[in-house]
Amino acid sequence: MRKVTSSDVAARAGVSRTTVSYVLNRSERVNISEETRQRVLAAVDELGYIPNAAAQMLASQRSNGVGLVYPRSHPHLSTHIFLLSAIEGLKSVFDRYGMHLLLDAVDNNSEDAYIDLLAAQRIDGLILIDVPLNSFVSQRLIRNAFPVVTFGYQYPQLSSIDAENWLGAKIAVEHLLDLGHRRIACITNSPHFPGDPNLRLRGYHDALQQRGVPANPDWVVEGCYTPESGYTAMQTLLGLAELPTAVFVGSDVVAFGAMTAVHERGLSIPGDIAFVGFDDVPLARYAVPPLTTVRMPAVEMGIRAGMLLMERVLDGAAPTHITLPTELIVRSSSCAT
Amino acid sequence: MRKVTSSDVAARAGVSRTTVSYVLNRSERVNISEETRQRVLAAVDELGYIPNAAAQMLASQRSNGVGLVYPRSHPHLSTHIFLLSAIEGLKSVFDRYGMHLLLDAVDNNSEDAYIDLLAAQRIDGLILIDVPLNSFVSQRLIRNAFPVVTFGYQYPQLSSIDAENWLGAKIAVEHLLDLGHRRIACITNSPHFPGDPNLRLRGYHDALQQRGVPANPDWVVEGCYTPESGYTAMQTLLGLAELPTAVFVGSDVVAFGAMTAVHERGLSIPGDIAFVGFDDVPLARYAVPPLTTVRMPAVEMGIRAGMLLMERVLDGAAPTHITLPTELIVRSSSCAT
DNA sequence: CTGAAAGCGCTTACAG
DNA sequence: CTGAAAGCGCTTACAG
Repeated sequence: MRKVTSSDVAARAGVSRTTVSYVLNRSERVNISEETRQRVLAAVDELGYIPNAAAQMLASQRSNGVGLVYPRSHPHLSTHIFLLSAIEGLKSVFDRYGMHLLLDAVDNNSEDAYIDLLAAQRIDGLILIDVPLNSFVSQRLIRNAFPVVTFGYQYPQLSSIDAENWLGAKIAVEHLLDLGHRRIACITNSPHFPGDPNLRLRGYHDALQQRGVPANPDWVVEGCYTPESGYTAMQTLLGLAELPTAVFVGSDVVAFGAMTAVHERGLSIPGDIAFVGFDDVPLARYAVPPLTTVRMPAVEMGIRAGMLLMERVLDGAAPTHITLPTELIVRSSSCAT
Repeated sequence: MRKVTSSDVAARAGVSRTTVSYVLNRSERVNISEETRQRVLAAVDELGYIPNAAAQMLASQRSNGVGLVYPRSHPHLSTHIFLLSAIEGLKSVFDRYGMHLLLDAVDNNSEDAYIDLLAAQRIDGLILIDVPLNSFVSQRLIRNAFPVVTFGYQYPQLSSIDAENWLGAKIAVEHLLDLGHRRIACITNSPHFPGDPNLRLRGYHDALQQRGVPANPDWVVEGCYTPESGYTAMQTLLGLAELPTAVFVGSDVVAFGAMTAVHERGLSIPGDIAFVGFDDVPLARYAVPPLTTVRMPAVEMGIRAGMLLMERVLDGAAPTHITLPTELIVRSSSCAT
């Protein structure tokens, strides 16, 4: 049960290990006679030779690994659904290049353990999904010209990918305005913290402002990723003297909780209160009633992010920011059909 | 920006690289004077030394990597929610041992590409979530005594983890029987295929049989992972001359679709038709009405699977099967409260 | 308790 | 077009 090495292949093909390596790795740069090539390939096949990853990494100074970092802490369900779709896109690109994905969850307040992956040279690139970077770490990444693509946050000299959160939210709220609503509340997806751009909330405000509809601070309530938080936030809104007639919720998952609060109160959706969510999670159209929402192009974002990273790993391309369009999906939670 | 190596540490601490390696790796086996230890540790710290992973892998013949394989193909939403919870559990174990998780999605009909990870010695162990193993691959894994833990399928000489699917389903259906239902339908989570034990469906049948309630073949309809499939399956049931008064659905996600079909038909839940799902996905209690279901202990399964794998990697422990309990969560889709 | 040296299995200038 | 040889940065018997 001995492992087969490149020496075995070389012996069988009657060439040196050098030639085996050339045939396997750089068909373009070095000219190998077609006959030798075939002989080597045949030997590889017959022996079932797979190069030892560690030896390759050590000699070539490339790991063919990409670190994927995401937040561990909160029960960030929609982020997680998003995560798997993004991974699907990322993998479709990485598979073509023989890159492997290493998963690393981080706590919000952790020691950035993923940096060790980089220091150990276990990865050639980094994908950060919804994790903020402190300036110490980002400086280090920039200084080393280490390939990075971020989702959800944006940094000056690092590549990033995002969806049109601001525009998507603005269009969602304009949809409600077009339906005649003037008392429109907002439940955010996440609590506000310094440095958080919260583009969805800004889209909400800007839509109201552009249409000259006065904003009511009481009608903006914080959610925190979970349906539970949406339920609580909606109860706050339902306790107000003047009820909103529509609610824009920063994520579908939070909207599920908010809608439950409305049902329990005996009010009807969209008759008494209309709803628009954000994300288009797979269950959104099976909410009661089906939830109008803004679709995030998660798989596409993964694909583009993967390409961005590979261009940087392979060709040293410059850092680039890409923003992908979102799309309003109208269902019956905003207007009876 | 030169990488710091163990030579640098050795020089700084005034010892050999051997000693550096001993201090870092086998505190128990070799006795190093406390003073030397401290000197080495200080040098490591001051230099920010992180051992090169490739060199370590090559020299030690251990990769500290674990492959996590899951099915790519179908839009297996509840599997995916399950997947992330399982990963949470797995990582909590692997983090303690410095093991890294490599993600690999496979197509149902693919070439088992993950086997190359093993051949390249990039991983020391394998976790298979809901992917069946053909006998060629399983024989190879067994022959090499390669550490493997499977979820969802079980093989003679490989470790596996599972939940009480049969018992959970049986208890769910007994819950409906206890409520007085006799016309109980079942929508499965997945289409039947050869070799699929489908324990949830068996639990359904066995509950009926033990209570002497006749089974009606028309009342068993196949779902296929998605809410869409549940919607379609429910429409089939609603087209029958004699309607069931309760439905046991093999997964919550499928149940969401089925419940939507019932609402559209203008029937009430649980008044006209009661529902019980399976999985307890995070949105289950925000279904309308909140969905009675059977909870899968996903995180716990991940933890136990991780421990099973590590015992095998580290101590060569024998293959073991573990089954974890499920729990009925009663909400109002089965009985008005 | 500590060090010199071989070896892990590749890649890649450098010669020829 | 092909090969001999150095080197990647660790670990680990083996001596002492």
